[in-house]
Amino acid sequence: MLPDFNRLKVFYYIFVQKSVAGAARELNVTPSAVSQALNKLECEINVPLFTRLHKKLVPTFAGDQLFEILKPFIRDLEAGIKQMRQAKQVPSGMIRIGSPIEFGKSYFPGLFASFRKKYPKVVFTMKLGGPAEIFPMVKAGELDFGLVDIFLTRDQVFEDFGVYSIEPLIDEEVIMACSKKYYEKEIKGDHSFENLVSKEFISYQKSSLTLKNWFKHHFNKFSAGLNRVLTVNSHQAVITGIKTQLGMGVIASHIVSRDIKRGKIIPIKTDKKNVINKISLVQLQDKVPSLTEKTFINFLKTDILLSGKSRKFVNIS
Amino acid sequence: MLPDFNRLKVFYYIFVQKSVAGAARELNVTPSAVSQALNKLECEINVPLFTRLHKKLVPTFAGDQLFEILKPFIRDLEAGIKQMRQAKQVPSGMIRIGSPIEFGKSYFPGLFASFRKKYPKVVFTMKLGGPAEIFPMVKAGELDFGLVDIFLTRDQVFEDFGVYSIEPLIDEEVIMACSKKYYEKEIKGDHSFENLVSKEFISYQKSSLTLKNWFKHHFNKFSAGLNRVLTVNSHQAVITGIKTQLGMGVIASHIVSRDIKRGKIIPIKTDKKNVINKISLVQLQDKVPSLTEKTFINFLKTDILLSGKSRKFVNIS
DNA sequence: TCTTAGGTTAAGTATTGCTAATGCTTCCGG
DNA sequence: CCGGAAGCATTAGCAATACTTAACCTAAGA
Repeated sequence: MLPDFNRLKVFYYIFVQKSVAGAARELNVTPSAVSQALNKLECEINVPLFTRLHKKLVPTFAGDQLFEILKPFIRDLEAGIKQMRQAKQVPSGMIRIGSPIEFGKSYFPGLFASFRKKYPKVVFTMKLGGPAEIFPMVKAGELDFGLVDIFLTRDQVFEDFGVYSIEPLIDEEVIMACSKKYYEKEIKGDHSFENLVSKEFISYQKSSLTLKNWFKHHFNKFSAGLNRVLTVNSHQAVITGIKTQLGMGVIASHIVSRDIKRGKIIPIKTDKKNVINKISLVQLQDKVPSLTEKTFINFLKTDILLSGKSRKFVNIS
Repeated sequence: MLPDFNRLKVFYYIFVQKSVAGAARELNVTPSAVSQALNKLECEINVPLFTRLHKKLVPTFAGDQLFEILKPFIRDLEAGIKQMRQAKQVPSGMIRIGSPIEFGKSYFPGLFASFRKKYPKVVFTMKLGGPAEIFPMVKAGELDFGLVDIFLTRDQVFEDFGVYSIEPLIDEEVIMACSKKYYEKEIKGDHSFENLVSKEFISYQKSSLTLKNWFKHHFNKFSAGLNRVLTVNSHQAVITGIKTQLGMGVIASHIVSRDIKRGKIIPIKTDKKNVINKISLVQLQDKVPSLTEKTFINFLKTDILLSGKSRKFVNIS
């Protein structure tokens, strides 16, 4: 069906030069090699592509048509290969990142901007979503890497972790919390499993995965039927729900540290230490990062390291 | 610079299948051949195109980019080759014709229409112009063939005739003529060279080539400084100029046969027979016509043969 | 635990690309 | 008019590469 592609290349140069000798010079071979390749191509597709004049070849209509197909291809190919090669010398081209929604919204644009001040040839594509979306996209090569919230995902993707390289970047303490009013009305100092599971909760998912993970961590068990009064995939909304006595929710402690200090929000503590949630960088394990990717990852890590001193992160979803 | 094109084909199939085995099946080779070709390609351009997972290959961003370049090319190539092959079975595709202006205008559209009733897959491009335009285009392969008026061109392209195949299709008698009034006032029965060259003429070209050819034919000489009172590249205009006593002009006799019979237009005769002009079919001699071209040429010749019985041709320019 | 399927690598054979030599032809310059 | 140059084509044979075979490794599924 499809002819020998290298013979198409020979045809292209003959067409451009209208001459076997010219094409031979371009290709750094003898005219004989060019002549034979063209003959083989014409034989292969069984269509004459040139009329032979003395010292010159005149394209047939079929030759014209074939050239019209090849011209844009070779132009684009040359540009594409050149760009790939450039990207090995200077960070350039595109980086495709997956990120939690609110982290992506509030943190990455600023990071992209400062990175691009150093490396203006790099552009970004970002996919905002939960780990259930980010992981498969990284695996399929649609994203170069992702940031995921591991605490949220523990039971969902455990079987596939072997294919990824997961590197924690950010640790944060995760707590169950409610408002002071709710605590005095509903909890009353009773932090037992039985008391807690009978109350109302605000959940990030229908599966209440985060809540389940909190109970598993603190009590080594969980209840299948938590009373989930609100499901919303936003930490801000969960905090608002807590403050308005809607129920309890799982939250990163530094986000509400001021409210905790003021006594407005009460963390629910057990004899176990709090969960340390890890925001991790996820990549395909066997993938060799390009220069551009490596440069960006180092930039990201440095930025997080510096920013981590002041714990300035906004909400992480 | 440009990589081995056949390895690009291998890459394309791997990408489509996301699998070495799948690509091997498509290409009818072993997986080993595919694996090695891909490795050589990556080595050649020094850019990884896939991340190797177990039983699967995940494209890198560079791989994605390369595929975007190849996809339209291979799609177009398959369609193009298919069309070329079809044209060998059924007349189809494009025919590019050169023609004298008024002949082209009045004759060919009708011919194209009836040809396309038989062969609806054929389309036409026509270039209207004089032989000076048509010949080089045929030579350069920009036209598949041309119709040219040989009498008009004799001295211009003689040296190049060897490269063409020239086949007379239409003979027509060419005369010098003027109106009856102009004849009685200016010619008065004196058909000598000296008398004629002193008069006014209507010419098709600045070079007055046609007039020169007429004199050469009838007198074996011509005058360098004919009094050319109008230059126009239209037979109709020449006839009108003749009728309005502007001067003499060279014209095909059958076009004005009724006016000659009525005595309104007088042919200038010498002891030599009149010029027989040939409208000829011109092709590159070494070109092998495609099926489509052959079919059309036969159709054209048949049409001319049948039409020639009634001498129904309109003006020829 | 065993089997299957898929990817990879090395070695060797089969095939093709390429070169060198030769021939033909046209064009140009002396 | 003749000789040389330039360009295309063909043949034969060598060099290089494509491809196959065999073997290996590994993850996934039964």
